Amino acid sequence: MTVRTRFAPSPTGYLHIGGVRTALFNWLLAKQAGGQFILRIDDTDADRNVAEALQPILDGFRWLGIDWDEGPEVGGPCGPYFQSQRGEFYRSAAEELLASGAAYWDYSRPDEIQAERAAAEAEGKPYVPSRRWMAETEAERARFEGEGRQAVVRLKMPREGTCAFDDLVRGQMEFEWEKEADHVIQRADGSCLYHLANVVDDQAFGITHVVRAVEHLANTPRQIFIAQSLGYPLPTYAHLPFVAEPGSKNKLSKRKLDKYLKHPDFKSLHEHGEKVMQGLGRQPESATFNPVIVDFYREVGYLPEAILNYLLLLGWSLDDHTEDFDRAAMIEAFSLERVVKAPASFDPAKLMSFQHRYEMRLDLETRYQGCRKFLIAAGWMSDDAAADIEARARAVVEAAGDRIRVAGDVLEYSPFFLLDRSLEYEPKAFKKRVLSDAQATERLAIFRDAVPSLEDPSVAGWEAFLQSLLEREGWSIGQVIHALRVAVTGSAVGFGMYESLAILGPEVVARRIDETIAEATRQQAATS
RNA sequence: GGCCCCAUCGUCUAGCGGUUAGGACACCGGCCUUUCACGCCGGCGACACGGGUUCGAAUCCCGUUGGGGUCACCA
Repeated sequence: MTVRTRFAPSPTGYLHIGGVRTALFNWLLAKQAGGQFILRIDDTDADRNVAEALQPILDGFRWLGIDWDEGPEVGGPCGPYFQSQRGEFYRSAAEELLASGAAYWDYSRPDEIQAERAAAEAEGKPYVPSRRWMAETEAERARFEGEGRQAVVRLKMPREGTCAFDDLVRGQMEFEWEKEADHVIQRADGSCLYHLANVVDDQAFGITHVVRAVEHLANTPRQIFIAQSLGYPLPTYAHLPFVAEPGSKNKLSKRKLDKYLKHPDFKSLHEHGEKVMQGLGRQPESATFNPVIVDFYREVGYLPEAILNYLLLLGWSLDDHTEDFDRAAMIEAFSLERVVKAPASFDPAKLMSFQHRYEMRLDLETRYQGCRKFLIAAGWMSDDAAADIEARARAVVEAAGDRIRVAGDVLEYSPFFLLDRSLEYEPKAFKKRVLSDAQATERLAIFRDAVPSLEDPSVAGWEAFLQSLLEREGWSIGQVIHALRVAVTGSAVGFGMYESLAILGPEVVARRIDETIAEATRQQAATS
């Protein structure tokens, strides 16, 4: 039998990182079995559907490389893949359920059901519907309707025995039927609800493995009841633990950003992203610029492979040492049997570590192309930039090396791109390396005066130039290099000094030293 | 509250009766070094608790505690 799995997002506008993991596991399962992964859109609740809310989800999956064999935009033999377009199937299933006695017309009003429920809860007893407003004959229906009541369709759940099924992650599960309430499957307006739609579609799409988050575990008995009443074969179930908040076991929610920002690692991941946005000169989209949502990572320049690898290991492991999985390795190695039962909390620091590792594995040209997009988006270079501009940008990426953990980090190096703009000095660095060192400006001036004599503007040339200057003046390298770095980049930290000088070129170097000396003079005058 | 689930370092995990309880991330030291970063070396650090079963429990059973999920005319 061909393995067919599915992921069924609601069009909420955002792709949740936990949802991605669920989708990934489904995708992996289908791929490794040579089966199909299907995307179905669960939009049975018309009230909750936001216009344009599907695109970000589809874009997110595409970006991650989680492709679907059937679903929106690609179609397939079982379409339509939108539940909102499949109402007729659900209604006929509801009719069948009604006809066989597995469901009934219920004329209760919401407040009446609520009262029953509240009474049961007050007594500490499980809620068992009284079925007082159940109508099973036309006469009964007419009587209730005469009272001006409207009907929903409810499942007539068994009141004895148990529902047992095997869960590939959790093992043998057993629920007592009598603890199950009579769930509504069709609204008063005739539209159908999730549980019915879900079961009907899984059957219609030939889904063999239902792999979903554990919050659906409690829903399974009623879905099994529907499937069995309709004479469907049961799929294999597997309920995945949810992804928890950093440092806690609560389900990760996209609505609790403020809370998560109190977690140091989460905070620094978020701030890192904000810094990239700042470099782009863009105000982050407040609704989606959230590490819980996939868009965040795409905007900051993360690599999909890194995110997938991290997510794979969040609640799953192959053994005690294998950490690196590319797509092929994941597909090969994945198994539901090794999914951990306990929820796993999202660890921002570890995600970053994977990202960094994957970024470092890229060859220079690939890394450069990733960074280039950000340089263009920031307006620091144009798509058709001159060869020397491209060369300089490439040199920055190469010199920055492992300091660029995420493509967007290239925007940290504005002093190498915005050559005409005057530097903003880091106050502390300027003070420590320029102001508080009595001879710093003196040495800078000597260095600057020597610049016109530079013969070779290459990295090696600058090194030779500085070395001979050190020899001539009797300085140690530490006596000049720190102030020099601040003078030409504005910062006390950065990549190699000679690379920095070579990228900037003698003219910019000389000008910036002049400006630094002037700034130091100005500040000294202001304080004395 | 009813029902259900879960429980190994701070975090992700390995472990499926006998291990000095292993690895990764983070953290802390040191080395390297023109700064930062990388890298390398080292360190800190866990079986929630109580009963059983057993010659022997992180591993099996029961209970306690703790944490979580779910109880819609949402999905």
